[in-house]
Amino acid sequence: MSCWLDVVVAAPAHSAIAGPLTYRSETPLEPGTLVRVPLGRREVLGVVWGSPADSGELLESQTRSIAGPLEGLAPLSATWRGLVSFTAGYYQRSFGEVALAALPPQLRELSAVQLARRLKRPVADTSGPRNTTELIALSSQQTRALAAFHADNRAALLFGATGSGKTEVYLRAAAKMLDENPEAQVLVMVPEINLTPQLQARFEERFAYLGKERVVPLHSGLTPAQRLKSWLAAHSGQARLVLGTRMAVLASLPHLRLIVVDEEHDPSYKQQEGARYSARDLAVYRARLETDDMARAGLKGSCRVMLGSATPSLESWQATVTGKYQRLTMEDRAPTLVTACTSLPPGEAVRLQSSEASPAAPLASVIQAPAGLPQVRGVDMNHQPKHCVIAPPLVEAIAKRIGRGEQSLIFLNRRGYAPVLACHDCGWKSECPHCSAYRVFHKIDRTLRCHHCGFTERVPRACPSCGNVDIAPVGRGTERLEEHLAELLAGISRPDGNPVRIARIDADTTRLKGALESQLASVHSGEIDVLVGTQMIAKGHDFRHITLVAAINPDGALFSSDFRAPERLFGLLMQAGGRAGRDARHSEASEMWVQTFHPTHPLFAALKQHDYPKFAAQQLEEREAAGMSPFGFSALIRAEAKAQDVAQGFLNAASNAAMQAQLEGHAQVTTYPAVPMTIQRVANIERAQMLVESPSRVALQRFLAAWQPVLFETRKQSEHKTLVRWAIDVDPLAI
DNA sequence: AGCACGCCGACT
DNA sequence: GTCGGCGTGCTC
Repeated sequence: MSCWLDVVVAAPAHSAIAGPLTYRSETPLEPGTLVRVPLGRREVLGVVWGSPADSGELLESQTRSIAGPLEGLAPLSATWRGLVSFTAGYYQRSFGEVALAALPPQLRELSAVQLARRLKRPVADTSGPRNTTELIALSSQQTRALAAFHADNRAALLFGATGSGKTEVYLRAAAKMLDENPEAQVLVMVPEINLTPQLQARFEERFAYLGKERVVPLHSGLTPAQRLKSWLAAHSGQARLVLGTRMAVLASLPHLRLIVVDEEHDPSYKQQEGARYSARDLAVYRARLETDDMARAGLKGSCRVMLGSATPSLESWQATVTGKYQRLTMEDRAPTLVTACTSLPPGEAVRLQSSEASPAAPLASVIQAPAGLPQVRGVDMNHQPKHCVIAPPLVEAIAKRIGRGEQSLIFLNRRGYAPVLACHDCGWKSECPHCSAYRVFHKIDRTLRCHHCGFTERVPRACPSCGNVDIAPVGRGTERLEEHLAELLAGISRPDGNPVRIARIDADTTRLKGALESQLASVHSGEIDVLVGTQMIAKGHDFRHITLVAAINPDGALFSSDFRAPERLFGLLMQAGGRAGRDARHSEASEMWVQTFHPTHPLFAALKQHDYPKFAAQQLEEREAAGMSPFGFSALIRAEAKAQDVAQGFLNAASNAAMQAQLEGHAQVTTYPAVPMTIQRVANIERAQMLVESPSRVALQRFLAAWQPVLFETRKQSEHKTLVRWAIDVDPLAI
């Protein structure tokens, strides 16, 4: 006897097959089962979602039979399907798109035989005795934070300065969950792939006693085979701890009991293409969903969530103000333990071993130094020589540090040599022929490169417009800053008498695999005196010998149209400052220099006092007055077409239609006129966007859901035929 | 999204 | 005379 099944497949929300498709099956299959189904002329992977409500409606001849289930794989849980449903609904995507994007791509190509082989490998119980190694004693603030976390079931925001020991808190919280329940799983998320290796080593070491392969990575940098392996380990319950990037929030984790989101403020938690979900927000939702489903199943306990940051997102901070989340504060930087043992590199912290565990440990006397925060020095660029890039006092401060054998870190958020190449005779500028942006001059290979579409050409010998040979770079990127610094510091030598060594780290110098690691190693070893780079060096890297951090030109973010820019700048500067002086011996003398034309801006006053709460209060007041997140809710709808008026016309027509139809929630929703995007044209495609706002999240949700079919109808009208595509971004990071 | 079919320009 | 451009339409 055959039955009918609703199956979701990977089709976009606007493709008319956004909902589940009905197939026939010889055997009934549980919801959550992965199946191969014929779709048009190909066979695709799908997930059984349920049974059709009214199977009589569909003609027998219109239904095709499923090709078969993926044998041996346990169905995806109701909780996981609930998470996918919520994500799809909230972010206005199809179920199938979200579900299939959350599965490892290899699963699709896997034959039944291959899958069986992968699953058959017996799970050896390799767990050993809990190694009693020698953990560093917790500081009192870490102990307090953990106690508060375990005493209160709310989502927690661990607000801890760089170096206050947040990672140890994550480790202890994870250990408690894993030890209390032999099945429990923990998910730890980090913003970037390049932060996982160090953290993975630390987690693997700490949880080695659980057995082999109990800690697995899950991020897009893995090979397809590794990713499949990790995913299967998580799905089968074999993996106890998953360490991953935003994609990991949608992993199948049948016994999830704790989710940690490290650096929760980081913008990379928001997916920027496809389903634009926020992994941090989904983590909070998932913890609640897992807890509810456990209660429903009659299970004791809950799934907890811990967000951590030194500079939290204003959304999470506000949630701790209202009491939705609990706030766990760790204000002090953990004292760095330094041994006087000469065989160790200077400044290298060692783990303090308890005398009980390893009595033979050759420990020399332990010096415990209080680690302070760097002093912030603002440089008023209005009072510096005209057109100077680096203020003379800053140059002097860097030179002094070179003389003392200390390192400096110089930030500039613009890669390349110069952002524009221009002809002073005729006014020609290095515009990209395919985008409404300038191509950046890269001196190293003498190219003009578009950072938006990648279009690259050799630098012309003379002005392409008037033939003048005197074309010159305008402005400054990291490449030129590195060159400029080399000139300014030419006469300075290191304590060993050798000339100063300057290095640069940005997306251009780290393109090759392993390049970042080797460059970071040369910084750690002390080969480099001055490091120039973009914000990529601010994240997570622990440079202990750096005693000076300088931001060359952070003013752009102060008056940006992007309302989150000040928040990001503050976070970046705090984080960068956190890089300085983590070595206890240097912390007293470490400094953070900020060059600005607006020294009286309140952001800098808060920065000087390392006072995030003060800064957050200022920003939240502004946000509340303007009805912006977290006090108001917004979505962006973007359209792409060959012509700007087509893109804008579509958005405006769809908005008018929605308001005329009085869609659900429309009374509480404001749609603004369509405008060209900041970079209006990329790769010869014109882009426009429309802001949709509401003081009510629910009203916005209902409106967007009801709008979807209206958008689809609008697209069908002849005047909008040439539209390329459109997409909705809910809770956008920037407007 | 894929992947067809389908109708107009430069090539062995 | 064919190869191939991407416009249009469909997939349970």
